[in-house]
Amino acid sequence: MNDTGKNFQPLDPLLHSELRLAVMSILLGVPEADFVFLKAQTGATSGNLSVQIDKLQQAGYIEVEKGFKGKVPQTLCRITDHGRDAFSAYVEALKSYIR
Amino acid sequence: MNDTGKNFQPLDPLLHSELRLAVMSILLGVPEADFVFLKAQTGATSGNLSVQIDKLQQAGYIEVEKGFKGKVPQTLCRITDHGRDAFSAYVEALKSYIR
DNA sequence: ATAATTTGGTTTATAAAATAAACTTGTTTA
DNA sequence: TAAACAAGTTTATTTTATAAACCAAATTAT
Repeated sequence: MNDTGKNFQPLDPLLHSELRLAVMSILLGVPEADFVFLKAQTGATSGNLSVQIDKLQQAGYIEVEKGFKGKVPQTLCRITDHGRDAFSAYVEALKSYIR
Repeated sequence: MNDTGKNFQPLDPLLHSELRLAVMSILLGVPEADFVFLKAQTGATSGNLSVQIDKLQQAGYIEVEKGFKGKVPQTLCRITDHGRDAFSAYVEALKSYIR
């Protein structure tokens, strides 16, 4: 292979976002996490977090379960296999930029 | 240190951009590169590349020298020390998300 | 009891980015 | 000398990110 052409792999725009990446990063390390926890860990506003969780869910990167903990609403999030795959593909792609 | 608070370092928005990151990545490895070369390596459109080069220059991450190669215009780009620093800070910050 | 506050969010509005399309200026080629 | 090409820039359009405003239910204070 010679020196011409694109040397950079495209970066999944769904993951190339500070907040969504943080959420995915957290979810990779735990079996599940709720909205309140994700908000505290990321420091995000509720509105922003709500929107970004939606996007991750619609992409099938996470699954979201809305229920109640006692009487208060609770939004539980879990990463999916698809999400896990996408995350590691993203990390691989990043490496083409970073070195 | 306990488990609460933000575990994620902010990502410099100037570098957290696919094309700008690619440009910086290229410039890190060479003494200088011109517009045509950057365009070929990144696969970007001229318009997009022009805009993103401007932003990197305005941030002081690269320096831009407009001249001529023979009769045709040539835009040369070089990374600055400030740019180098910003890039490695960005990579460090990324690591807080990636694992 | 009921008014005020807090909790856990969602929806909507706004600001900023990314990107492409259209344009410009000059040069080379037919 | 007209058409095509090169190297960009400018402008317009579409997406994104983000915050501000809102809402419903629960809790706390009066």
